[in-house]
Amino acid sequence: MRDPAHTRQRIIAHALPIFNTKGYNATSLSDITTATGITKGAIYGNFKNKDEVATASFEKGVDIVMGHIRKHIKAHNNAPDKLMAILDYYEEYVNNPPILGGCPVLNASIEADDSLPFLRTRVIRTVALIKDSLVKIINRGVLEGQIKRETNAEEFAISFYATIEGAISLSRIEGDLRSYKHIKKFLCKMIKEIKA
Amino acid sequence: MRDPAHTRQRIIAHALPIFNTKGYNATSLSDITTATGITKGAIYGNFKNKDEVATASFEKGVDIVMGHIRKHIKAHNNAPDKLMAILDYYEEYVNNPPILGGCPVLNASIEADDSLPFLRTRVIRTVALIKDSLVKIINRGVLEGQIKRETNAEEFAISFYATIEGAISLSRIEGDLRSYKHIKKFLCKMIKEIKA
DNA sequence: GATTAAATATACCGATCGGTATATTTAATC
DNA sequence: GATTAAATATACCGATCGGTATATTTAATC
Repeated sequence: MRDPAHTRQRIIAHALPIFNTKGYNATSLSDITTATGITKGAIYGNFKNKDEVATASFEKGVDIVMGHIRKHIKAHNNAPDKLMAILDYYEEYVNNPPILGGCPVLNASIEADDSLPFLRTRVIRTVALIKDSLVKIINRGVLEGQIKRETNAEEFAISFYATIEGAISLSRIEGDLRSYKHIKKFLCKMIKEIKA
Repeated sequence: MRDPAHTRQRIIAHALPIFNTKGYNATSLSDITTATGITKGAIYGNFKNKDEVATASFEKGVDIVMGHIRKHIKAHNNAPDKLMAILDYYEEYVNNPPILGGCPVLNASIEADDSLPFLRTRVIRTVALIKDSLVKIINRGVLEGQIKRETNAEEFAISFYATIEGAISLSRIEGDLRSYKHIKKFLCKMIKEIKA
């Protein structure tokens, strides 16, 4: 029954969707013990405190989402298609989220901007990573002649990402893909406009 | 000392920035009693429960923000300038927020999408109001010859709003206006593109 | 200025919080 | 299969949670 090598991962796997759904402050240790069947003793044997469970869960969430996105990006060989693939991924995300509760980056961003300093740094780092990977896609697209030379890569990358996050938030609160689909159409046009 | 006619408003005024900063779940009644100097007896004399304090605070936050935006919109007589005024307002918002903790609509949206059903309905209603007012600005702009006839008002309105919310979230977590300014430039271009 | 009804302060409720000390159980080692 | 060290279960800690019952205070009324 016991499986010390995987206890930590099991705790994280079960805690992640709870944190991502209820928020870090509102998730209690008993939420986690109930969901996992693992006792507090085991949790505190594997983590220093609740904050460490939260950060580990956040990083796990980021790994999952970034892994998926990377796979979608790599499935295409030119910048416009890569960007389109991201739009497709997040549409699927709203409908059938790989992690319950929406985008962990956006959720943590909202909750950690004023409180939760231990999460804030990690969220900032993650956002920077995402932005960088978008910038690289665009810059490579320019080099390979798929994207207009005059495109401001950073401006487009940040705007693209911010718009998607806003779209997810809207569609999730409305419980409806309508808004996402509208915004997807909008961003498709934007991609077409920077096409070489 | 006592001022029964205004107790309710005083509680709301003090609770709003706390709810908006820490989140609804993470804000305790003692946070509110400490901030207001008003005791639990007075709070429960004026509100049924904590949820009611939260909803009243949310509505107050919405009133404040919507009031400001309305004023900025009315200061201009054509659609493109009205949209630009909204961009200016939110830039000021990130720097010097009228309500501590960021945009109450976005914050409540993220926290209420899975839990807090009592807030969810109100957030949805508020988002619909904002969208409608943007659509009206654009449609009137079309009628008055300021905006291109072929513009999809709903698509533009939703995308515009989602992008701003994403921009606020990014700038707040980064503690920096850089991202907002990039995205503002991006949206400025979008406005120019639908100009007649 | 006494009366009164409303507003507010106080004291308390059971439940739950994050965390810890320790007892117990388990899997690995020989 | 006994030993042992690590992992986990259990029982408990003080603090705080949202909420309520009641005592007290206040401002309005006459």
